[in-house]
Amino acid sequence: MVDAARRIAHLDMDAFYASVELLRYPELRGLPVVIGGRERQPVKQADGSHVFARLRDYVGRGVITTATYEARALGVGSAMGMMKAAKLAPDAILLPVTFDAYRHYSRLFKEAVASIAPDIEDRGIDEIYIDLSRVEGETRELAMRIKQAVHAATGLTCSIGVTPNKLLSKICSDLEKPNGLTVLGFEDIPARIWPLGVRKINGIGPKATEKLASLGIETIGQLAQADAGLLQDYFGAHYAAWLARAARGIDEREISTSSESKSMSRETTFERDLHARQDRDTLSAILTTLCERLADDLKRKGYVSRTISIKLRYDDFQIVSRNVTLPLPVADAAGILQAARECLKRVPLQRKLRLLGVRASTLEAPGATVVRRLPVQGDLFA
DNA sequence: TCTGGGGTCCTAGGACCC
DNA sequence: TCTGGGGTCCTAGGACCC
Repeated sequence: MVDAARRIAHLDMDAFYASVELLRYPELRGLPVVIGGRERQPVKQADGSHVFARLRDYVGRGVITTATYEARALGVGSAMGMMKAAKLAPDAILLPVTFDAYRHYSRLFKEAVASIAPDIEDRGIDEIYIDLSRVEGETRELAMRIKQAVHAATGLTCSIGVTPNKLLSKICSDLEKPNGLTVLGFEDIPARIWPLGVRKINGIGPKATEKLASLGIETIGQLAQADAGLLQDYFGAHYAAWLARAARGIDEREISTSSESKSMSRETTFERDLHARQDRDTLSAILTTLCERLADDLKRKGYVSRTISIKLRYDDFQIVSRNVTLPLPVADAAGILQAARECLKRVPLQRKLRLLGVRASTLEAPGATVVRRLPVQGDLFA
């Protein structure tokens, strides 16, 4: 049912990790700062000041997780390799990721929002959707109240988009960043949405963007006008239909306020590429550690898993995975490790490896009563 | 010394069952 | 001697997101 009265907000914290770090190190305000890697924390001097690492001093395979707006102005940003970023912004301050702090501020801002509007969909550590449809108040005033509550609780700014659906709100929260507020309705789509690049649509990634460009489609408006048959030939019926609807701003998904985990995983990129034979012991130790961490995660969240997967990335960046579904679920490190080793036997190990990962899926809460018929072991009449 | 880590969803083929 | 249609589960890979 199309409900023109829906008011859906998307709230996105501004440069979240970097902004949290600036709360701790206010002397860095106004400077280019990037967050990433697993290096040590800044060293505190006797006079209370800190010695900060510079991007130029970084050695390793890390990528930037977040950059302050000053750093972004120098051309560096999320997902860029830090060695590459160092060439663009050698003097930028480099800080390691401190997840506990981000989780803390994440909880604070979500609680602040919930005190005003309780229908919230979690979209990760730094963004949420909010259903404002049943909350009293004029839209813009309400959004301003939410922004103020977030700032009062955390000292941080956020950007909000409010529209009739999630798709449009997600686009809008990005339009006036940082500290932005964009409110629009369906009637504003031609003027405000259609001039934007197709990549702004959540769900159109690098591959689809490139394919669309090859068809001469660069903007959302062009996508909205595109021939349905052409899209279907290039993207298949399902995705083509979705593209056409998205370009017209049509999205009827509801806010999803609860979610059970589907899978949990641990992976690591090695400091140098490793070979299955020459570096056998190192790899074995890494695999064991990953399984232990995964077992900890499962235990903490109260899950058991029936499907264990491994993931390998070769030195040429090709990824392969293998998985096995067990007759009975596991949650302990030894059980996970045994399954992972079974998977490992089925994978080619000629090339050097750069990453190894372990995943647990088909999760169940161990307390839940699951009626499961076990497969017959061997021939009963043998 | 380019290119992290933790997720979700979708597709497609094969096995197996009724 | 030829060959249905629907369903579920499992595996592997890929696109995409934060």
